[in-house]
Amino acid sequence: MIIKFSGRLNLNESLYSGQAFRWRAYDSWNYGILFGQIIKIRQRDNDLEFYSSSGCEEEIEPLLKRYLRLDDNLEKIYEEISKGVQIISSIQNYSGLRILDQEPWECMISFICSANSNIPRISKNIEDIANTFGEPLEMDGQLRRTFPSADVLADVSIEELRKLGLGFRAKYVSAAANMISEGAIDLYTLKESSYDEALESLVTVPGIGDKVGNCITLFSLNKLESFPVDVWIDRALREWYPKLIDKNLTRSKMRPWAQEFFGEYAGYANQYLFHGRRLQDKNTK
DNA sequence: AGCCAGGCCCTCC
DNA sequence: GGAGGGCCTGGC
Repeated sequence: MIIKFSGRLNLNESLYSGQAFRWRAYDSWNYGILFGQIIKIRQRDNDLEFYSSSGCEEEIEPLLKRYLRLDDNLEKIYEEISKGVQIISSIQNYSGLRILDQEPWECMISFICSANSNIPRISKNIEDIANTFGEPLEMDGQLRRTFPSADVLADVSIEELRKLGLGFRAKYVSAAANMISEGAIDLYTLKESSYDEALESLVTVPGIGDKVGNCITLFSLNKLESFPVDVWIDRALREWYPKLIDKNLTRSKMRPWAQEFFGEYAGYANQYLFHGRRLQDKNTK
């Protein structure tokens, strides 16, 4: 099935920029698990072609457009966040990179697993959790599994999770699963809540601090003003805005500063700062 | 070999 | 309130 859309999209950068961890490129397609099924998708200029393992493409189309945030007006967003030569350059380099609107539960576990880790390892952790506790799916001879629900993971011991290589994150994943399963937090309610309310609620989960919490609100709770500050964002802001940022500004104060500076689409600014700064390192190495 | 990776938590000041 | 150390594990 073909999806027509207007505006810029760089599907590849959007799927593989470290927002989501279950996409795999194979044979000119990108295979991922969304809405409880395997989806394969590819881009050709201004249309997208996709198929699902369930065969219900008509039902999937609006969900997929939402996942890719195709209704975000990138031209307007770029205009708002173009503050500084480096971010403008990064916007040109990664033009069409969109924030994804993911399933909150899987997103939450993915970023709990991201602490002191790296993208290949996070991907492996998430895939291993699915392969061990998820339901089987098949498409084009590829075998994948759904990401298990909170109820399922709540019944898994910390020791079992540790065996998957989660390390010290295992206890956090377990605690999060229990909190969601017991209804201490309702992620779908948070989707309708304000950014402040959602973040305040998320950081009550052990293993979720300000950075991880902001990843979850940005990538799955529709809060584009989110601004996760990690080491790369820290470097980018200090190096690229030295006149504006006090040397002694701590990370916790850096977030509100950036949200004020970049405005309601600070989350988009964050993505372009992040990738711009990482690219700079790669090029000088 | 040792250090770091898209942090968080706890302790101590 | 904020700096510093510890934490699982894999990769370079």
